[in-house]
Amino acid sequence: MELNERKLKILEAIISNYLDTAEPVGSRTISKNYDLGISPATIRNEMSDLEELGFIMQPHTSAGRIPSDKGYRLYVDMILSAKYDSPKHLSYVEALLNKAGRIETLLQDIVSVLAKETNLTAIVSTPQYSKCKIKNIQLIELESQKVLAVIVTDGNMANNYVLEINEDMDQRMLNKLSFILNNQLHGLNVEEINLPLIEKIKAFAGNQDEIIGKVLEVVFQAVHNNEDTEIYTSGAINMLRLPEFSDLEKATSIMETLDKKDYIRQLLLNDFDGESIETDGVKIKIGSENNNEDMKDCSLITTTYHIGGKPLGVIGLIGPKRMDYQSAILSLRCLIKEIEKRMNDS
Amino acid sequence: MELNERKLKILEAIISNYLDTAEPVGSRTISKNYDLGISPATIRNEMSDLEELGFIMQPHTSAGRIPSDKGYRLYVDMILSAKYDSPKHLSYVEALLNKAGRIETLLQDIVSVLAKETNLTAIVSTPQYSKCKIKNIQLIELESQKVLAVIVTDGNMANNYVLEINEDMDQRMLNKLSFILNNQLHGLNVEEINLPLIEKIKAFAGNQDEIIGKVLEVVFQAVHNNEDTEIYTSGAINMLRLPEFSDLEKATSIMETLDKKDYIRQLLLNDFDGESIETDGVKIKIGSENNNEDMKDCSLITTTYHIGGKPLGVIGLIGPKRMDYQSAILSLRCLIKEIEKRMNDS
DNA sequence: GTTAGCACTCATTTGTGTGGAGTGCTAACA
DNA sequence: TGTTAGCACTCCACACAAATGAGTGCTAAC
Repeated sequence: MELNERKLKILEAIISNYLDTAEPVGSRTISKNYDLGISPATIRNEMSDLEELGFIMQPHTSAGRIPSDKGYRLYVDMILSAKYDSPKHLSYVEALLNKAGRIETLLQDIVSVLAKETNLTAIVSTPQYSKCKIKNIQLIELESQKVLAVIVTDGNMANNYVLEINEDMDQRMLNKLSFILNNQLHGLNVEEINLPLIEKIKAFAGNQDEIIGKVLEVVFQAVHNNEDTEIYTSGAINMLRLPEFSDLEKATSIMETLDKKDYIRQLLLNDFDGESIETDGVKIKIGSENNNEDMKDCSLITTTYHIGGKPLGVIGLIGPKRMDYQSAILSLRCLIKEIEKRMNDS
Repeated sequence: MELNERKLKILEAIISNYLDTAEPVGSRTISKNYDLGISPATIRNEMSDLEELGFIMQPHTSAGRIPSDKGYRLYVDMILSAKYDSPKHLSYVEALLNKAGRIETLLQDIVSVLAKETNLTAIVSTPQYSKCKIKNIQLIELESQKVLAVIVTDGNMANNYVLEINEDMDQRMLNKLSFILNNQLHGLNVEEINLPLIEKIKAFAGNQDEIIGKVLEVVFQAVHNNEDTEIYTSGAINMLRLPEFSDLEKATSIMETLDKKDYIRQLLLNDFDGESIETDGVKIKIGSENNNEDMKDCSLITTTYHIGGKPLGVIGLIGPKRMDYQSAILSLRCLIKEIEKRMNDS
């Protein structure tokens, strides 16, 4: 048995209706609301076939049908392969992007706006530190035996570290050290810093090598720490208002999952292999495709953003499987365009 | 009718039992579980009096009694005026505090640990920027016409700002400007920066006054922005597991409230007048005392932390009215001691 | 002043019946 | 051979009634 055009139309009708109502869809509903020119009985026969093919299922006998993950997958693939429609212009995002500021703040703002617009949960990972280019390092005097190291990378991401050293240093001396550090490190990828390089730089610094060592150590730690990317989340609350989580048990469970930064990080960066050329970079994982019990009623839409041509971070949306994929994908696609336009000319 | 000792004991029994079970407490329960040596009938008479006095109430006829806000107030005041018991040592906090780092990260970590320990929602406001002393200002070259200003204040709080200027400057020049800025601003309160001062500094800077003006402008904006303090929250999810929020409607509502940073900020800083000498600085607002519908089933415990003798921020716990005040207060008191010990010798 | 006894109240639980939405099957029809 | 009307059947959802039980207030006796 194959999936002919009529079956496909019925499947689309079922999914479309289910996205709206969150209720199982019956044959009569389709016959009435979708102009397919066939009777409920015929539709029932087709539905029976669609169920056998695995695209829809019945919560219980004598209920309507709901899409299965396989059904959603077909539907989503059709959307993904379709042409863009009316790329909407996100004026508020542009406003955000034009505000000079730190990339962390920017990403937090973006995620917050995205969550509000889509009524979904928006998540983003900050650029992977280890893959960023070093732009500038400055040491700043704090107090006796304490120094602040500010490391600026691509996209004007600034990381601050407090270093404890065994010597007092004034700002003039620190400026000198900063100069040496910059000479040696400017333009390098963070992960390119290695032991020979460190020795070489220490030699330059002469007897001030302790603080130089500390700085490099901090950079090292950040790189080898698998949390070299932060996760920002917004709009988890939106899940609470959905009928799929009207059971408190489920609601609590999904909120807990969304609260686990480590889990979300892993989810986002999971198969972030750095070369996702797929349909405009938008990836979708539906329900059980996420390989996680708590996410089995949710879908994840992700896309990567690039700086200087390199994919550095991921922006995504988490929503119920029953979410409006069309508009979510569109939002994400347009957003990413605006972001990349901005980041790559800055 | 006055509140004699026996009535007080019964009230305590009711509250204590209610804290445990979240169920209305009946006369028989008290008679059985608390060794007061009187029969349920007698207890019923006393309860009737306690209700008349406003300390307890009945959800409906033929139900047991639950404490009223007035009852909780009495109970909490007794705890507050009691002596410390066994000030527990918070080894994990000490570990956090010994880790050199930015104060923002530190506060985020503390709030997260506090929430985990108490199973409540922990909140903290960062030091009020306007009341902080400036320690160091450094300008860092980013790219053509863009400069990063790092402003370090008390407690090693570092704020980064991206400035756009109309001129290219190299790091050497920026170091010079930083030197001038530091000479003029070091040791001042952020809010002490005023127009005459700005003019004076501009004169020093000569033809480089644009960037100097920008920096001062940014500081100004931060001060006059009433959001010159950030709010960090952790553990809101803990509320979802409580029986008082087993109704999804209520659960959603409290989660939404806790998600509103502006509201929480206002709640925290509400009567933060800078001179709370009350019982070790711990303030408690019970239910309707918070003057907010969404908080009527919650209590808020707050305490301020000081840097250099000045109260700069607030740490607090939000939980159900039925929370374990004793242990929450203790946690907060011990925490604040550790924090102040650390911040004031740094 | 305290307590046992008792009638009364009311939320909660349990059981039962009904309505309705939807299906699958069969037989008739184009 | 594909489509459709008709019909029996299933099962959830909801409403309603009855039973349960925790707890009270009152009264009368101690």
